[in-house]
Amino acid sequence: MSNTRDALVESAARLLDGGGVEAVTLREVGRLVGVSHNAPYKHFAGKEALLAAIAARELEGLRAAFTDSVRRERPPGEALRAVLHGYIEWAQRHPERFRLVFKSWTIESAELGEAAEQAQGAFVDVVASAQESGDLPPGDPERLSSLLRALTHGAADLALAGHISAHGKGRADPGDLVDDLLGHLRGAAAR
Amino acid sequence: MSNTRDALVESAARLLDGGGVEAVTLREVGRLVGVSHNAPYKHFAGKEALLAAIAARELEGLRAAFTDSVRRERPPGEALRAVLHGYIEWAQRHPERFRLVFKSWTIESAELGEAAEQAQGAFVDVVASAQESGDLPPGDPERLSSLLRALTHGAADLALAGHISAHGKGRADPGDLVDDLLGHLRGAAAR
DNA sequence: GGAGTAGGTTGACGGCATCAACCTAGCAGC
DNA sequence: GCTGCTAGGTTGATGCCGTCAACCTACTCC
Repeated sequence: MSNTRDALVESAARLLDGGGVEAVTLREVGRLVGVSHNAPYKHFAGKEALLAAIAARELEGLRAAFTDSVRRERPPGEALRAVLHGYIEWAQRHPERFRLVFKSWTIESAELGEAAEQAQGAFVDVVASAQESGDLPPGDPERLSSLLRALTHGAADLALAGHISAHGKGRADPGDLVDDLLGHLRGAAAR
Repeated sequence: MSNTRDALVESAARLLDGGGVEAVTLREVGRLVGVSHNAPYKHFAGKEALLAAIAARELEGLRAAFTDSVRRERPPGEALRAVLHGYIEWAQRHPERFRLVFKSWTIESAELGEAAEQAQGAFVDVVASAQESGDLPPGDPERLSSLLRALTHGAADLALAGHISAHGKGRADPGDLVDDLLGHLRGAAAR
């Protein structure tokens, strides 16, 4: 069993949290795991492949959270709201992982693409449930999912970049924006 | 006049477009301008300061576009839509500049902060106009601006990352999502 | 006319990703 | 039981990068 591989990913993720992508150096990752500076190449094609493995792990975590929320029996509208707020919380707790997941990749990682698709699908299920319960307006669930994902993602990203909540007055938390949109959509659903 | 500084920024921006942040190397930037590998340090504290200058320039361009749209006399609702679609077009034409502007900076650039604030303010004016004309619901214009910015930004970012429009079916352009939100908001304004 | 400075130079230094060559234990097939 | 392959590891280049230090030079200001 290649337990070293998992250890490398884990160490790299910790380094990422600590100091951003440029702090993740293959040499330091190897050092933390207790192997040589070239050992990572036995498990990953290069630095970016290691980063992709971290990103895939994060996406799998998101998918699990989405799936769980649908399984639970609370009102679907509430579950959707919890999922979106959870997404924002994740972005704020692990900004570097968040940024990593949505970076532009120059390599093609099957593992990463698969993970993204799974997470996306799980989220569509959450949205579809909320539509059935009347918390969201009808229409193509994928399209509506994209709208909700885009807003939540954008709010989280702008908040991280400091391009939101500048002045204390019209100050809007990413979570507030999510609730604003949900409110508008609920209004449209009730009409 | 320090024309070299502008030339450095210009060359760096071109390198950025060509190959991402890691392709922007101070040595290569100097080479393109025809100066030594250390000349950039006479104009910028380091690599990140040079990148910040590019970002500030882009933000200034956005601000100008926003301001122009308010000055023009077409219907404010239409002007708002044009501004948002223009933002998406910018992101897709210059993905690396877009990413750069919203990256997490480890330095504090007064120039960059100022540019961000100006652009933000100009956008709020666009939104306020649309509110007055009844194209958007009433309420704190800054809060509504944040909502619109977050959605547009998120849609552009997800599209760049390839996390949107995966399947051909529920496929949604970033622009479509913007129009979806505007439609919902117009509906709320008319109510 | 002399000092100071803005802007430029060359030449280190250490760190990084990556490549190449080599080593070694375990397992597979015979 | 031997042989050969391979997964996973090692050390040692190589070339590029950001940054620092020291030096140079023309122009400006008093």
